[in-house]
Amino acid sequence: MLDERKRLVLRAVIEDYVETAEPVGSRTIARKHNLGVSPATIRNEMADLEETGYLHQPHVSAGRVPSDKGYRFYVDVLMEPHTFSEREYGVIYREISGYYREMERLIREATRLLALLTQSISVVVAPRMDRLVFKHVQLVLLDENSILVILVLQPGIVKNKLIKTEQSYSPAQLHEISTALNQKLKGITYRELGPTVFSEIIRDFGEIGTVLVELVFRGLTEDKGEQVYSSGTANILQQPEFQDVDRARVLLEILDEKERLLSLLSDASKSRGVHIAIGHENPHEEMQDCSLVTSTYHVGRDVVGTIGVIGPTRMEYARVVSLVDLIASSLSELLTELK
Amino acid sequence: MLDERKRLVLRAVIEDYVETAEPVGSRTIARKHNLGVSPATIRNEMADLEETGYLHQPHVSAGRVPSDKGYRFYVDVLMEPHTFSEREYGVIYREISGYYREMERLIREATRLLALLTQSISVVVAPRMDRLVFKHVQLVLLDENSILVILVLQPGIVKNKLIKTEQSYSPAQLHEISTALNQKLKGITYRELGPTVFSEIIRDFGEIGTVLVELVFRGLTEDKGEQVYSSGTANILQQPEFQDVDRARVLLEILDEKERLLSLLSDASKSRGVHIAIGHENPHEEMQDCSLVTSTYHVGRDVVGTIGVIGPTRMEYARVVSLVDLIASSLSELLTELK
DNA sequence: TTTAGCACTCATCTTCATTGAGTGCTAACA
DNA sequence: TGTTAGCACTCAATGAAGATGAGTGCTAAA
Repeated sequence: MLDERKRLVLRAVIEDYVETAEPVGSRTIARKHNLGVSPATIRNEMADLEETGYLHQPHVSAGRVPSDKGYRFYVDVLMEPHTFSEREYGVIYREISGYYREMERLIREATRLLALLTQSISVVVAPRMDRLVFKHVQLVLLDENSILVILVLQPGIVKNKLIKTEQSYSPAQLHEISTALNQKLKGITYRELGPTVFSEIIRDFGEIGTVLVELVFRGLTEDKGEQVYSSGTANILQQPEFQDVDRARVLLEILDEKERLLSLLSDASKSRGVHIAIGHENPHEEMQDCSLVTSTYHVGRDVVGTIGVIGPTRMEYARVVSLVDLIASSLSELLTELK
Repeated sequence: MLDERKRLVLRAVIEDYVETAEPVGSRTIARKHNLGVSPATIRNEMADLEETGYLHQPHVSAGRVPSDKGYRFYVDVLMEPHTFSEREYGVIYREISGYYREMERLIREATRLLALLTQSISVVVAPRMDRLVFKHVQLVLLDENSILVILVLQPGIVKNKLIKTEQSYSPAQLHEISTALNQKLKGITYRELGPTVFSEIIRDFGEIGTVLVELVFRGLTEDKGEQVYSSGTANILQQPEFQDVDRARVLLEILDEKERLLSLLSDASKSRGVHIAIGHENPHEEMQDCSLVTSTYHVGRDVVGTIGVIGPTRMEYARVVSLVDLIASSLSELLTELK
């Protein structure tokens, strides 16, 4: 592995490069971080670091730039987590919790804040319906043949769908169906809705059962209601790596397309906690000079969504990781309280 | 006013410039649009058009570029509306109507399509709650002290809000309150909810009445639930006028901020039908090299929202105007059907 | 009134030299 | 053996100078 001095040099290069966005030379390092050795020694170390793939040189007479491998080593080993003071923590928490009543705004506010604090693009996947527990189901008769189905899910999320039926129902009938449905569904999650439950509903409630299963339950399990939001797209245009409009464009195009954005985040949502994908570790070709820092968020103990930051590989990892972590856990806390 | 030939020249300059984004010279016009006169004559005409402010010359040895005044004359007088074939119309209508069941998706789909077809940014203001007619109000008891308020508004829009009360209510009580509320509200709009209705509700329903008014009705009339969406932000980065990243950034920053975007669209939503703001006609300084083409959309006869396109002043006005018009009216039609 | 001709302007492109940050290598030193 | 000073070398970036050409305005003739 890398010896102590190599680590110091690597770290110095990364931190300098993150700050300036310019290839960093041996002299600069000798001057700024006094390692007690001369530029020449640092040059030797840098040559070694380049040979082992941690650094890379844009051209022979330029300074060094960290490679993806270099960043990876940095986030895994070198980086010291940024810590927030009680006060900062409080500010962030309060900022989000102002919206605690409505889940969607809560989530939007969390992304907005994350984008603001990191000066990068922030993305979030809203809670996956199929992970949530039913709390209440209710059918409301609007007129002759239209019925409003209301589903209340565990963290206070309300979904509704208007359905049309051939047959008409009386309020009393609907009430009865509502009660029966409630008994059947209360406390289980979408994911647990298997074919058995579906056929029971169809059997027990006739036409309305069929419509319910088709439109409401199947529909919602299929698209899972996965909403993706992003915020702060303008921020990355400040970064020097996106002065080239074309590069910025391909990134924004991904953000405009929900599916691609979702597939981008799907990897990260598998593991718990903060997940970092640096440059080429990223499956999407267009994203290979970007890094992605994400974290899952929870309702109680269940992972329900993902929130994260997209920025250039040259990123203040320590800060961003801590912010993502902090905001994800604030969000989890608030959503769990909504419960 | 402008004589026939000047109009032809102006039109030629605009259409050429829209296509190429390069200042257009007298020769080019003589070659492409055969007006039957020599470049020298066209030069004279162009000199006149410049003097009267319709054209403008970036520097003395460049061709001419249309001024805002020039574009204004073009959209008001010269432009021939683009017409769509039955087939094109059908495609567009079907494309949107695939989502007719859910208002929000309907609106999002309309913007997505508009952005795609114009290769510009498309924005939409979702229906203003205060313009919509109440259809149904229902209170559902979730547990001890939490009550779900469901409001169904005319074009099938459902709003809900969770409220907490000190006092606890029985299902029967809630049913009674629901019925009474329904009678009071059915058929009127948010806007018509005056202080009288508020105090009646507070008087009649005690604690729950107060909470209802505060949280639900006042809350909703205040923020009006005005949602703004945008789509196709990546598109403008293709336009040559936005190769300068800074210019693109200020525009994207506006789009990231809901309030600014709303204020941008507020002018347009006053008049019915298609509204065009060219360059400096636009109040926002950052938008003064952009044009905005918007149209209102309706539920029945009531204007409920605005949809439009943001692009560089150099814009295919004829096409964009027709598309905005077409999509706004398709949207109106579909929303009215949802009713 | 229109047009051909011509001198003039000026952004853009190309070329070429200059600059300077940064390197690798070598030899001397601790 | 590891460290450092010195030096030649590389190469992107900057800028000046010249060439190019698209386009104009003006004048005089048709």
